[in-house]
This record gives sequence, C-alpha cells and structure tokens, in this order.
Amino acid sequence: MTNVDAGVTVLPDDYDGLRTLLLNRRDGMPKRLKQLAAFALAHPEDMAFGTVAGIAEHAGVQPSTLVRFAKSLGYDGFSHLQQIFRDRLRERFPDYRERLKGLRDAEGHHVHAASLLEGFITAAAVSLERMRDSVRLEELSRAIETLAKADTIYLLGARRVFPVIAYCAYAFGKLGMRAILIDHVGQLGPEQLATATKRDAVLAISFTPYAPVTADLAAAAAQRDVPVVAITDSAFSPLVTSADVWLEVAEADFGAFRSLSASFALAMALAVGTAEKRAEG
Amino acid sequence: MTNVDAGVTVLPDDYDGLRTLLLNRRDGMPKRLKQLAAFALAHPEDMAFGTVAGIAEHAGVQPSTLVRFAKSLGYDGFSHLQQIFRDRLRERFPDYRERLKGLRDAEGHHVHAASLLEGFITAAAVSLERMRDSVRLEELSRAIETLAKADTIYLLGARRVFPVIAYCAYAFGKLGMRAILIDHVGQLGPEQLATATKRDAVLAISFTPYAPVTADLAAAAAQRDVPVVAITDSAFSPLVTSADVWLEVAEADFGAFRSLSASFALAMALAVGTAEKRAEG
DNA sequence: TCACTATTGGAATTTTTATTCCATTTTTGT
DNA sequence: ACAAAAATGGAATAAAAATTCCAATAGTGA
Repeated sequence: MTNVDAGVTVLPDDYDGLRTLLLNRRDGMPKRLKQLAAFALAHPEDMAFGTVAGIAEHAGVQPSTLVRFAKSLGYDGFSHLQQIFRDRLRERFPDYRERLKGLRDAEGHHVHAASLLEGFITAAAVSLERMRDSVRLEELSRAIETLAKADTIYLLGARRVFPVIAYCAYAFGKLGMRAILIDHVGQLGPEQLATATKRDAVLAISFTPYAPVTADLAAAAAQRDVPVVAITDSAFSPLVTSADVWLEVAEADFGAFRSLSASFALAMALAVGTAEKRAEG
Repeated sequence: MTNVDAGVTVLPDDYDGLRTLLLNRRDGMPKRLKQLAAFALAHPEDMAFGTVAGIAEHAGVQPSTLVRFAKSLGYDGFSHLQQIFRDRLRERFPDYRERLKGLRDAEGHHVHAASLLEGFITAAAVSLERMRDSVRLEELSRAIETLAKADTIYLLGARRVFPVIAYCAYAFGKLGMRAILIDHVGQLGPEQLATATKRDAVLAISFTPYAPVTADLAAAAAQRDVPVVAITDSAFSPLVTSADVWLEVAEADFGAFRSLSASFALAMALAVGTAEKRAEG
C-alpha cells in the first residue's frame, strides 16, 4: 500500500503537525481509534516511552489497535509514529536536528556554499538553545562571585577555545578589570601564571580533546589555592577536578567543526556579570 | 528490609544520583567503561531513546560493554539503567517549570545572571538568523574561489574580531591549508605580511569602529595586487575599497557587547568551503 | 619473562516487542 | 431486519533488541 493517501495532506513529521492531523480526523474515526487519538494527545510521554503492549493496556485497547492506528494515519507502523513523540522530547527544536542531519547526510558528496553556511548557522543556533536549558544558574552566580572577588583574572585556554579566551581578555579589559591572557608564548605559560595568588582567580576553558596544557596549568593554580572557574563540556573533563566552580557547555558540531557560539555567550555573560557585581559591592 | 544493600552504596534511581555515582567511580573504571560514563553524561538523550546497538556504535564500544557497564554499576541490565535516563526526560517539563519558579523565587542575583545570559544568547541567535537572509551566496562562492586559488592565506583582524581570525588560523591549519595569522606582535604586522604576493590571498575582518591597522595592512596588500577577501559590517567600511570580494555581516548587540556568532559561522563556512574547493580541483 | 587476572570484542542465544492474520463482533445502508 | 462492510480482539508470527557466553587481548605483579 502506498502512502500517497489519495492526495490528502502530507504526513506530519513533527508533534504539532500530528496534533493538528488528529484533531481534524477525530470526528470521522471509529471508536477505538478515536480513543487512542485522545490518549495520545493526553499522554504524549507515554507514547514516547511505552511499548505497544504497555500503551495498549494503559489506553484500554488491544496492541493490534495501536498498530492499526498508526497505519490509518499513514505511518509505516507504531514505531514510526512513536518516533514523532520521541523527537518532541529529545530536543525542543526537533526541526533543527532534522535539518542538521539532512545537511550532514549530504556531506561527502558535493556540499555547496549555501548548505555549508546553513550547517554552521544551525549548529550555532542549536548550541545556544541547548545552553538555555542546561546552564545551572546557581553555578553561574557562584562563578560570577568568584571572579568578582579576584584581584586579577588569569585567562586560560588553548587551541580550539583560544578565541574565546582571547575575547575574554578584550571584554574584561574594556570593562575595566585586570585580566591576563595566558597565551603560553614560548612555552612560558607556567611563568605567566606564576604570580597568581589566592586573591586572584583563573578562568579556564577546555573542550574535548582536552589540551593538556590547560588542564596542567589549571591544576597547578588550584594546587596553590588560586580559585579556578572552569567552562568545559563534560563532568569528565580534567578541569573539573581543579575547579572551584564549573559550568557545562555542550556545543553542537557540523562536520568536523564544533560551534563556539554558546561558549562566547556564556563568557560574555560572565564578564559583564562580574563587572556589575564589582560595581555593586 | 533496608536499602543499604550489602554495604554497597545505594543504587541511584534518578539522574542526579547517577551522575554523582559516575563521577565518584570514574577514576577506578576501566577504559571502555569510563568512555561510556563520559558518553552517558554527554548524550543523555541518546541513552534515553537509543537501542543498545545504536548507542554502542555511537559511543564506539561493543553492545555487550553497555550491558556490562550497567551491571558494573549495580543495575539489572541496560534496560534498567536506561529507565533512569527516560525518567529524566519525562520530568523535563515539570523540571523546566520548576526552574522558572525557582528563578522567580531566587534572590536577585540569580535572576540577574539569567537575564544577562539570556540577553547574549538572544543577540547571538538574532545575528545568525539575520545572516541567513543577508549573505549573498554568489559573493560567498567568489570568496571561496579566491581563497582556494591562494598559495598561502594571510589572516588579518584586530581587537574585537581577533578571536575570529585566530579561529580561522586553527581551522585552516586543521584542514591542511597554509595560513598565517598576522598577530601584529611587536608591531611587526607589515613585516609579517611582506611576503604575500599575488599568488596568495588576504582574509581580513573588521567591524565598527574599524581598527586602523587592519584597514592599513589590507590596503597595503591590495596595493601589491594581493587578492583581498573581506568580512565587514557595512559598505562604508574602509576594507571595502581594498577588497576584491567582501561579505556583509551585521551582528546584533546586547548592552555594550556585540555578538560574534554570525562571523564565526561565516568564517567556518569559508574555511571548509575553501578546503573542499581545493580537493575538487 | 611468565603466569595470572581483568578487560574487551564479537557471535550465539534468549527475551522482548512489534506486526500480521483471521475469526468474531459491531456498524451501516437498504 | 438483513446483508455487506468496517472494526475489533486475541492468538500466532516475525522482527528487533537485550543479554549471555566464550575466546582473544591487554594489563599486572612475582
């Protein structure tokens, strides 16, 4: 059987579309299917996680009815329908994820400029959205307090995240705070950091694969009781053990390149927040 | 019956508890299990929805290792462990409401940190959206062609946009293209750029207020017939007169700080596009 | 270096889960 | 009220997934 479905509306692939479809079709549906439509909209989480048998029991129908329900809407089967409910929970912007996936699939063959740009824009947007939910505000506040108390802020970051830390140097400077960029020129990182005391603070950033210098220097500073604020991408980062406060940022990637947008936004919030904190007290 | 369970620590049944458990055990774990622990915390959604085979592939381990991982933590098997990740997503919406409520109740400084972060996130997102429509694709293609023909790419950018150009140095290098970062150390910019010929190219970035060095060095290069590709924010930029191709990016700002997200996305697209162009021809 | 133990990879097996099929019941139109 | 069509329930089957097991490998201490 084809899914051309007599020229009727296209099969929805997101939750909102499905919802509309169900509401429209509701009146013409037989009893059990209508019952399922109501159940699905009332318990989308169950639809996302449950098994056919479990949902069927919960909704008061037979397992086969669930499969019929999915097919009557035009899906391949229950699993196909369930995917829509799962996508809804997975990301708050499933369309972004789909778009990224689509673009990534095209990779390897010929990707033209437009889709490249689109890919990087989307990766950046996903990173930002994700951070909106994932950053712990208490931690952010603590990070700001730590930096605000510091006399001088030492900025630590290498390779891929060096741009972020370089920007911090610009921002802190512009906001009138003393900040030193540890650029590790001539391998002089340890010496650049040598003057840091417990009255100062280190702001360190590192993402997988963690540059050893960053972890080493942060550890050395922590050893000497210099407060360390870290931005990193997982609780397993070597920075975590050295850090007094750490903030988690998971950047999305496109192809081999990971976005830095979320890190930048977070760094800017840290810088301005710290400046305002100082102005207050 | 107590839940102390033979002196072992209690088996966590929520995500936060699991997270703590993983962090504590991390050091004593064998390689593959540690790898999985990191993966689980980095991709909780995948853990919630994926199948053993799918997750195993994504995490780079064998299916059996996943089951072993779950058991080594004390769970019955993978399915039992997965339940914890699913529960977390189930409660995500209440969780979110909780957060908002907490935000409202919390002391002023949390709210403040939140709105700062929100502001920078929004500025970045707006910049990205805006660029989606405003970039001229023909110009982007021309820029890519120009850079692809170059022997060596000289990277020019100062002050606020220095991070972007620093990132370009990283990206071009990683893609196997010869690129020189003109960092202007010791005011040696002119000397760093002196070896550029018409067989090379300059990639210059500058936004208001245009740093004079960037415009001057770009002009000097153009004078010697070195092709110049520019990224800037208006047709009135001093870079435009020197540039063979130029791309317009208008970044949004929040407070005194302007986003760099769009510029980064564009720079990444340029870098990867150039690499692919070279691979083709 | 050698034996011993812990860890890992991969195929085989078991269990769970989705799907199909068909007999039975309900609805619909005349 | 009757025949035809549609819908439903439930068991049978197929598919997919989790788990187990064992051989191969890496790691460790004598």
